[in-house]
Amino acid sequence: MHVPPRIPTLDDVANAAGVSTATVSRCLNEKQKVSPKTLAKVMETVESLGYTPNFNARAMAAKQSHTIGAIIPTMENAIFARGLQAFQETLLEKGYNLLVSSSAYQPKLEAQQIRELVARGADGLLLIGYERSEAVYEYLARRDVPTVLAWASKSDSEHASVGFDNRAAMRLLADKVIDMGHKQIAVISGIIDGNDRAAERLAGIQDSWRAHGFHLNDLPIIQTPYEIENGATAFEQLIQADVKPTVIMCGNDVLAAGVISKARDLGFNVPNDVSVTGFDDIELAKHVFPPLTTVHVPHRQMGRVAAESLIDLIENRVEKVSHQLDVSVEMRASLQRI
Amino acid sequence: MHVPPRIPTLDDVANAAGVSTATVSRCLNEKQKVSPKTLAKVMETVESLGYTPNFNARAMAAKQSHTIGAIIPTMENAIFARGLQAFQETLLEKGYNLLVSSSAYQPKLEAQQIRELVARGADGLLLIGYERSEAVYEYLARRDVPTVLAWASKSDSEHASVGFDNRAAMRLLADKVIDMGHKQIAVISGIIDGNDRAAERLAGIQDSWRAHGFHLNDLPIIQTPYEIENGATAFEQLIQADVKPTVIMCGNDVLAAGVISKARDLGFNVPNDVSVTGFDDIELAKHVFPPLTTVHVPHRQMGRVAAESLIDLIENRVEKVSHQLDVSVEMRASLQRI
DNA sequence: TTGAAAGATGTAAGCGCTTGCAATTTTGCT
DNA sequence: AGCAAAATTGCAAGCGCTTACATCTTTCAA
Repeated sequence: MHVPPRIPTLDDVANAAGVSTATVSRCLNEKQKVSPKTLAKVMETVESLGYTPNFNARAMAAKQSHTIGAIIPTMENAIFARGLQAFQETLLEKGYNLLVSSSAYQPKLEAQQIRELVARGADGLLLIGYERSEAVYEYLARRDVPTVLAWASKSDSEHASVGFDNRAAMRLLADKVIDMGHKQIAVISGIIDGNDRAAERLAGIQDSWRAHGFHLNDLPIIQTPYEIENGATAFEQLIQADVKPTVIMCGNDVLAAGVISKARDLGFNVPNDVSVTGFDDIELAKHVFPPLTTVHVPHRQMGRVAAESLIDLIENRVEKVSHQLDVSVEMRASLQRI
Repeated sequence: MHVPPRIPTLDDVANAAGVSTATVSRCLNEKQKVSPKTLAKVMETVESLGYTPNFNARAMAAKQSHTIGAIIPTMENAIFARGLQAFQETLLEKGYNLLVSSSAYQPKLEAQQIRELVARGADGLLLIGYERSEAVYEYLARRDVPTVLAWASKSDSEHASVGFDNRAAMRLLADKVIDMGHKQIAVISGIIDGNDRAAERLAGIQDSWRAHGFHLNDLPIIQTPYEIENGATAFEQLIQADVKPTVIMCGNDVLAAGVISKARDLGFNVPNDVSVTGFDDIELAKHVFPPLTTVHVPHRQMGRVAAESLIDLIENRVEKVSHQLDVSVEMRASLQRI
């Protein structure tokens, strides 16, 4: 039969040190409220007993957990990694902990994870993008959970956000592409249903396309989940469908990497036969061949600012603000004048 | 002044439904112990009040959280992504939730996160590799926290583990490399200090090298953190140092991708001028050019088995077992007979 | 019809911690 | 030395939930 070990509690420490639990608690949380002598004695006992505080009890009594939760669509590729890392680092500096869940791009799962993290007492939440059901936002509002939305930003938003304008950014890139003489563009986009970032990026291309006097009908678009393999497959489909684009604009770098790979397999020279562009400027972007023209997103900055905003929201209950970060187009060899 | 909203509690539900808190709790956790009529009534009240259980309180009262924690060295690249995803999926199926932290390859941080997760009431832990301080293992044993170590395995281990033999796997690859006629190998390894996987992979190459009658002195080795950029830099160093390897064996695919990229920049043809190998077989491996010869690791299977083992450990308190998974060498174009 | 077994519900004691308030000790002045 | 103020400590009431045990209902065989 399994016998669980007895784990030392605050009481044990208090008894062993000959003080009250209140004092021990103060030693742990507000050292300045305790005399140096008792502090030393208590800490010693804590040490010798190997005491570690029970988080659940603490969160419950104090009504705050010093934990913040983040839900990201996927951990499978590097898109969110860097930003999240910076987010976590900033949080740790400020004495907060991060709990991460992945929703696998499923709104239902995301909603569930949100409830879970809130139920767990998260002091605040980091969510990606703004597109989610009213019910979720209502829940968040009702529970009064400080939340910041990252990787996207609507300045008109009633939500705090840290991000950039996906649409404008992609339009910037598309303008350059078209200005370089490309008249046959094909788009390989992420799945836009439930993914505002993907939708806006696509819209950015369409904006530019229209503004240059073209018809949307002449803009072939394939939607596919953000995976390298899917980029490859999509390119193949394009070719088989006898579309002859001079440039493939991809919804992100991962898709673009797949396209470049498949293009070579099929005997296309990038960029001579076909140009390729991405979005995000992940590490990989400059290491594929040819290096990828893409939109550079300041991931680390975004993570840091998101953390700072969120903590500000939690601790000072300030007004919700939106931070709009600057992105830039990185011109590299995968895009060529025609 | 900020006024926190009143969040409905079990008591509120009990009052509103005209039953005791015990009954409400049963409706939520052991439906079969409650009459259908009360069940319906209670659930209705739960719904209308928008009640959600407080996790901390529940974990505290029930002494279990149905949460398991995972600490991975990094989220920055895809190494752990796939396995972790499978791990999470399996967990969800079985009614457990996953909390992830990243230790950034820092043992101190990992130790801290372990304590945090345990303090938070995690029912079990997933850790990567086996190399960590005695103190940590003692702590885990004292607290009696079910733990499984993944991505590595020592069959002689006193710990439950799910993984593969990094050393043997890399040796397998090295044997093939040498059998293909390569006599000038250079190694670009991950940082082996504190990373048993990296250390074993390196040892695997050395085993093979020695077994083929070569001297370790003639095996140039560069250690560098697992980042694509670092692979590129390391290759450049090698060349500048006038080392003329016929093959570069890398500690993982990410480093290898960097090497391939930089090699091309410097005018080397891979594999004609120099061959390159990786390890892990991440998605990217077959999409770089030339496609990467590497060791295929069954990440998803590993994640799934790890989850199953851990739950078994938690629920049934079974004996610790080690699962050794099979890996295979994927021969692709980046490695050429000499 | 009756009584024992089974089923449904309620009571209340915690789980381990924080914190407002009260009690006690120390400090700093006159 | 004497006293108010400041510093330190203790008391005890929760935080929101689960669960052993007690109590009350229902069911059903005899």
